[in-house]
Amino acid sequence: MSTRAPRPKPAGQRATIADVAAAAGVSKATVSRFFNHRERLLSPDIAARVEAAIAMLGYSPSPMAQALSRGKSRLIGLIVADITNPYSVAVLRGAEKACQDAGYLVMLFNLGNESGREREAIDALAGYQVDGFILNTLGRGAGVVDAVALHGKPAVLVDRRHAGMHADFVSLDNAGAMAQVCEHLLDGGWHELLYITEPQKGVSTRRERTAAFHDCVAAHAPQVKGDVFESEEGDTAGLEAALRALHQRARRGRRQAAVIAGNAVVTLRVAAAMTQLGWHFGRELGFVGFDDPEWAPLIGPGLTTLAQPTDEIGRAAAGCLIERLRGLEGAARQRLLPGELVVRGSSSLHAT
Amino acid sequence: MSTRAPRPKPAGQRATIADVAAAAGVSKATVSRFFNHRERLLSPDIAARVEAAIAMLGYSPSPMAQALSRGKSRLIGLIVADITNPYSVAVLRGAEKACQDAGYLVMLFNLGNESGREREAIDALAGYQVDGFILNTLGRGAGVVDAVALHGKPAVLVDRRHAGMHADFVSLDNAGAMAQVCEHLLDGGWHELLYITEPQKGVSTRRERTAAFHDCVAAHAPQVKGDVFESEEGDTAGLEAALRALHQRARRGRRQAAVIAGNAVVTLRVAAAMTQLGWHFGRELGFVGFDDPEWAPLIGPGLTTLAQPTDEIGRAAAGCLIERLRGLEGAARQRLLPGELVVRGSSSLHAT
DNA sequence: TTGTATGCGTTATCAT
DNA sequence: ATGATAACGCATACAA
Repeated sequence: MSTRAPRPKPAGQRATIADVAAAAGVSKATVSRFFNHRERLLSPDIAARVEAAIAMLGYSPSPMAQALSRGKSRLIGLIVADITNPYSVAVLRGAEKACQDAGYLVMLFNLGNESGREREAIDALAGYQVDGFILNTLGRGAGVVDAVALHGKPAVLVDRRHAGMHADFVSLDNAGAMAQVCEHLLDGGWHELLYITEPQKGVSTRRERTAAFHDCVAAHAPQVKGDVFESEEGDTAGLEAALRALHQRARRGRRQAAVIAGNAVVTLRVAAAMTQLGWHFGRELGFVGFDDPEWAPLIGPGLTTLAQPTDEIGRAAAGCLIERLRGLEGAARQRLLPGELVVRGSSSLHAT
Repeated sequence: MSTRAPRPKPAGQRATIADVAAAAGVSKATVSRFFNHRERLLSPDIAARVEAAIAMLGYSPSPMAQALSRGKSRLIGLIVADITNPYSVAVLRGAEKACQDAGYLVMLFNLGNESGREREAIDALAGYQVDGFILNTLGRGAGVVDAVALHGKPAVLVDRRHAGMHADFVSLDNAGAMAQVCEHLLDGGWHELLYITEPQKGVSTRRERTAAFHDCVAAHAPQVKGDVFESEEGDTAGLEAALRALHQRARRGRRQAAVIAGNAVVTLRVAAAMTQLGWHFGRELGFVGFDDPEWAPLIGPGLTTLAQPTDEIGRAAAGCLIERLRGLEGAARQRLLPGELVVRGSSSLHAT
């Protein structure tokens, strides 16, 4: 019998700090110090004994108990509007990696597009003492996610601003990106433009892109004409009508017409409508879409897209938050990352 | 001054059970009982006082402290091989929903395709006292995820078996699905088949589909011929060669050739190769692919696919686990869910 | 029916 | 340098 076992552990249980202390013949405090203040105040010989006991029992501290005791959990709450959205997933990936590299674990809460659950998500995560939040939420109901609701914890917003919320913000440079897209189309000789977006509903990204589109068109008037169409979920008829109208206008003005899709979801709808109409990208209509899904090269002559640096956005978001967790104070910051235009067949004129 | 405050809370802090007790003028135990054993042992008047105090302070119990005290966390650990994989995400979605409905929260750990991190993931999650695991891992290194590593907690496997592991298993009925696919192709007059899969490497799902493919072909020999090709990540040349060879064989045997893709990743590769070769689905080659991505209708004449009931798979997995958490004992179970064939243009012969 | 005391696994504040 | 001991927020056996 080495050291008397306090209680014969039911085998399957995790070893606790008390077990280690008993096995090493020291106090719990000493074991705790081994992890937290090793060099400063621990004699080599006793450190060795503790280390041996730890190895023998396969002990590792319980993050839960640590969180309770310290008031910090090394947990980051990540709330995502819709896990089905590839954009969100791509961002999530970058963010999670950055968090893990910094020693944080991510707790994910998926809203499943039910905006009413924002509050529930925040409360649930706060219950687990997350140290901070990364928010990629719907962003409609304004103050729902207000600072108070965050329980005094820092947060970073991704892709969607919330009015009057003091928090860092990371996103694509929407204005710059839209400018790139427009210039590219204009250079290619497409002078009758239609920007198709999901219903704006106050979503910041959608509003910014729409505004930038108007700016670009205005800057090149009157040779260039531009219009905006809001595409609703099930309304295929409306979308097809808009496409037909665009084509008509272009013919009358002896212009080439092109569509800009506000995100991958819209791109999908437009592609479906084109199939329905029997039209081809680069022939009846030019096309550029925001987001660069893996299937973009495979639709017709290939879809020209504006790729977002999703991984970087995620990393930047995590980075901002972690800096705050390390004590950085100061006004809310803004990180706007540039997009990259990926040119494929849909934006160059194909003989008909 | 209603009731004397024990300590003037720094405002931003969460209310604790002690605060509620003080405000209601009762003991902490009574407050605890209000949540856990309300009806059984609590007088109405005092319950009312507690309830009022709770409402006033906006109190809710700390799940962390509860977990520490109870030894159960109402947390479920979900380990996913690659969050980038849409199949995994779709399953995750169903599982998360089912868990939340049952009052469990999901902690997500993404392996990012690094199989070496399985152990790390399990340990990290176990540290947070997760009550059980849902595993959708790589499944290569056999025993890495053995029962011991699970810290004695129940687990359910999704889509990938682990040899010799006592755990419930949920997946597509691979044999049945492959049979459906083959029958459909055969009925359509495609008699020279090629099954293209990612390198099998001992992954159970891939092996099962391949075996089922061989069975189907054998059952219809000699009128039908079938071959298998393993497509490596970057090897586009090899894939194109395989496609050409298939086409050749079919011509010689005066048959129509069709490809079956083992999953969406392979489908993407095949579609890219077809574009490269200047071939068209339903003309030079018939096609059916496992998994039904949203872009399947938009490639050429539309891709015929075998859609997996991903949402159900996720729900079933969560359901199995939760039953175990409620105490269900007994041998490991197996839930094989049927796929659904979605017929589109790629599997019907288009005049050339 | 309600209150008291103890434990859950840590960290931190004291002593020593 | 090390060891008691009191939090942390909650549940529960035991007393009353």
